[in-house]
Amino acid sequence: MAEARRRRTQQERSADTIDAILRATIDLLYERGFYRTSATDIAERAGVSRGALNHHFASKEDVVVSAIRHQLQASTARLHAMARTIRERGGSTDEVVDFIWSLMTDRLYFVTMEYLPEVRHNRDFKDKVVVVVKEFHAGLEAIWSELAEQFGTDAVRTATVMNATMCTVRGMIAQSASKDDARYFDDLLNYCKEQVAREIDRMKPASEPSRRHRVGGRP
Amino acid sequence: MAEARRRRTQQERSADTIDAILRATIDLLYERGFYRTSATDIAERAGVSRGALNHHFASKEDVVVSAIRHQLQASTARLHAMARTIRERGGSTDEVVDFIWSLMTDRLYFVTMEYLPEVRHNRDFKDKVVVVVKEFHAGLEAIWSELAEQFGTDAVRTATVMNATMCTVRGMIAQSASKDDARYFDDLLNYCKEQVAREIDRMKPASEPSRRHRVGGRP
DNA sequence: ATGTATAAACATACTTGCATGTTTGTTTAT
DNA sequence: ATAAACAAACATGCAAGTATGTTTATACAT
Repeated sequence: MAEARRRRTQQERSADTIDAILRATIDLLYERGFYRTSATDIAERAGVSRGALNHHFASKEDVVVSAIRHQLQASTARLHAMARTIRERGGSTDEVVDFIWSLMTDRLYFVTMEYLPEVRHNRDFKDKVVVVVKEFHAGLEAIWSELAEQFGTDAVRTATVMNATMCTVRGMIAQSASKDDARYFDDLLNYCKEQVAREIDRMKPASEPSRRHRVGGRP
Repeated sequence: MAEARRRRTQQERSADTIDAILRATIDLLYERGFYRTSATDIAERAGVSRGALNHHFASKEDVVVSAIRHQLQASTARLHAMARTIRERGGSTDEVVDFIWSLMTDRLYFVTMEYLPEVRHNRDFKDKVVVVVKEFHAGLEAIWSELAEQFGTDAVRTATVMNATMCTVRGMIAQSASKDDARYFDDLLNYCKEQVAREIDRMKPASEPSRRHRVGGRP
């Protein structure tokens, strides 16, 4: 039983509508993909009219760019929270890799795969997307740097290790679109964890004991 | 001055037409992407009529699947040739990684990225693509096995290392769509080479000298 | 060998359907 | 009252598949 909608300010109405549109856009990018989603689909899913959508966004392109920014900012926030948790309560490199995996498989990279072709072939779209992606990458760098400080490892090398891990996870998720083999991907994720743990260990003074399974944190 | 076309058999005519269509399809998947390429575009690029295309293929979907099979089979052949060269003349793990990179960046993975969304959202298409992708993966397994034999390393572990490398390269190429930074990707590719070299070395008897920079081959 | 029937190979034109952006009209807040 | 927010209907364009017509090769009979 939906109660009669209370009076909202224009700002609130706009914000609610835009939020619904951005959520619907991410949902549909994930479920149907960029090219199989029409502006009409987005409006329907968001529960607004085609006119409302075109009132707030000039084109489908702009809706999607805003939705991507929305999702990437949320992901950056989750990454910062992860780094903060490790700083305050400690954590293993395995946990970092698991976190990256869960973040990327939680729609983030599936959505990315959907708009990558448009990035490759639509210059205007690319120019807009690159702006928000750069913000995301800057966030990543900051987080790798924070982790390096926490692990007591070289920042540059740590960033390389983490960026490589990100790329491997990207490749795995992409491959999972056409390959259904949980064991295969389990093996690869474990391999990722081994590599990260080994690299992080190697960077520490030889005298220190291995800290793979719990690093840092306040005692 | 094109001389008057000589009389060809029906088989020759068909084969030539189909070949032109498949080449044009790969070209356009690379240049414009799956969703931005129409059947009309393919026919034009191939220099045949829309009718000819629809005579040989029931749908755009089928054209693309055939083109993918075409490209993956060519890639498998190149991989076998690489493995054969290493068997006969030797080669380093660095060279293997470089070969994988050149193979994947030589349109193979760019084309893959273009049709992945269709794989995710079109069941019929996925079922057809999975068949040809499985053939490719079987080829890969055979080649990793051949490399393991050549390097004298454990076959299962070597496959894991190589599959992880493939995934990392996939992720790098995908990221290159929105990130233009040669140094960044150079670093990551070098990191890949380090990991592969270290893993291969670790698998060998401790007494043997490092063979990273030239392994196997007939003396 | 030559002409003819037949089918494969190819070409052109058409039909249907949907996506996008726009325009015009209505409701809601200030 | 005025403008923002929203809704509905419209116009244009193109893609996919189809249907129908034309050319080219081949099998067969004479």
